[in-house]
Amino acid sequence: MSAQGQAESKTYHHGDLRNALILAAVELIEESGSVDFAMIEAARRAGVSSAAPYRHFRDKDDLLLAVAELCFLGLTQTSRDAMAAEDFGTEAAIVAIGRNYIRFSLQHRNFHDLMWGELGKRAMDADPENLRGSGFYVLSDCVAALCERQSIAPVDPVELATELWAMVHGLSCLAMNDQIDRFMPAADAFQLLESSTHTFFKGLRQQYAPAPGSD
Amino acid sequence: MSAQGQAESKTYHHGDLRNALILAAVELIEESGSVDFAMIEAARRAGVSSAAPYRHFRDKDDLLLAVAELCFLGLTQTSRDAMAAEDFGTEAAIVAIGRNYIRFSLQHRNFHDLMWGELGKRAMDADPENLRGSGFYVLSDCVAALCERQSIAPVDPVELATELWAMVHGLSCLAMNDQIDRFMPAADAFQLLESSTHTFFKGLRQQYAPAPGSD
DNA sequence: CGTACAAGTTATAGTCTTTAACATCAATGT
DNA sequence: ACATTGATGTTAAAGACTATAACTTGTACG
Repeated sequence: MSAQGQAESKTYHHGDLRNALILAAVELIEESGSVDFAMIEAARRAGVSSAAPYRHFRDKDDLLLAVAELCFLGLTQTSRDAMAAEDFGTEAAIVAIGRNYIRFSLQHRNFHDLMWGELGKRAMDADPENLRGSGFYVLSDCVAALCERQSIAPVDPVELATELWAMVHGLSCLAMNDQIDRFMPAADAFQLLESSTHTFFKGLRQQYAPAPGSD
Repeated sequence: MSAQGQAESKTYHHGDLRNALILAAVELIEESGSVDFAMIEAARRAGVSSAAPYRHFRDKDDLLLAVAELCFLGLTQTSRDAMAAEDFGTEAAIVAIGRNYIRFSLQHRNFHDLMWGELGKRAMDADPENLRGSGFYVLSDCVAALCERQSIAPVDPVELATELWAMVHGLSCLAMNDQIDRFMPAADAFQLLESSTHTFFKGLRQQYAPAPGSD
């Protein structure tokens, strides 16, 4: 219905089949909760024959790749927005980015494997723009600014960003799988994010902020 | 060959088909790098007809569930061993558990989705023994002991364990996907693990260890 | 206009999953 | 001993999906 294109015009040529198929795939993944939908079903939803998709995508993986790219685009957008709402280079901004990352994961949990599995890797290799979709650059810029401000000196901001990314990514994974509920029914990923980040930066300042009189 | 059972005995009944199928599935997942192998291929490797597996497993998911349980068992084992090699309740022991978790992930990366996806969740729901396979209990016991020793008081050890788990799990995921190489070609997950854990505990002590004279 | 190319179609080969109906064999009780 | 039975195999087949081949339609452009 929505994936069929604007009007139900029964022209021989669809007009925008490529996008219609991508949208159908997104719908199917959302509905089935997995990436294991049938190509032929996407074609049905777009109102074309089972062979038509192969004019636009080499195979099913190729279609999934396009979906993955859409996901990365979405995460990039929301990451930017989330950070824009906070003061750049503050701990609050970093937490906001993380919160957004987790929210995105939870909201689109069925797409997680697509983004962070083999296909996502391929998407990143194919187009550096997708790398941006990891949200890593946004984060590392922000971390660098924070290190500057707080004079956290001899440590590599990129390393810190990677460690923070891992933290947030881990929380996302566990939250998505309801693992946090399993062991800590009282908490949620967002609290843990805030707490972890806090602890982490406290440790950093302790370690690397210039002791009064040193240097 | 190895999955076919001891001798190539051509008896009508296989004798240990259930296990042979599980082993064949493991092999296929290792070879293909994905969980998308064909049930019929596992049957072929076990030397039986395509219908035989259905005497032992309701469907393919059911077979995968059995594989997931095997994975959890494996992780439980190595976790225990890893911790046993260190002093219980030390930061070193916690790092060792994390290192083992990451090593396990990298060594069995094709099984990751199985353990931490929908099927793994089902396995954990079905049998609490599989919960142990997350390595969480081992970790949280160790964290509790460390908190005691270092007088890190008003914080819930289970919360800390969850945060550490997320950290380690995140590092595993990123390492598995070669994401760390992408942004930090110089580092590896193990270094980051050590560094993160260190920073984290430094922050904890700063926050919660009793200031001299307080209380 | 007419030609060529992009983007549809139908038909089909090949693979997989799963069920149904039948076959074999080991164990068990009498 | 030997018939019965249940577990565990087998073959056959229905139904779904992927992907290709060969054909068709329509539009854009010289």
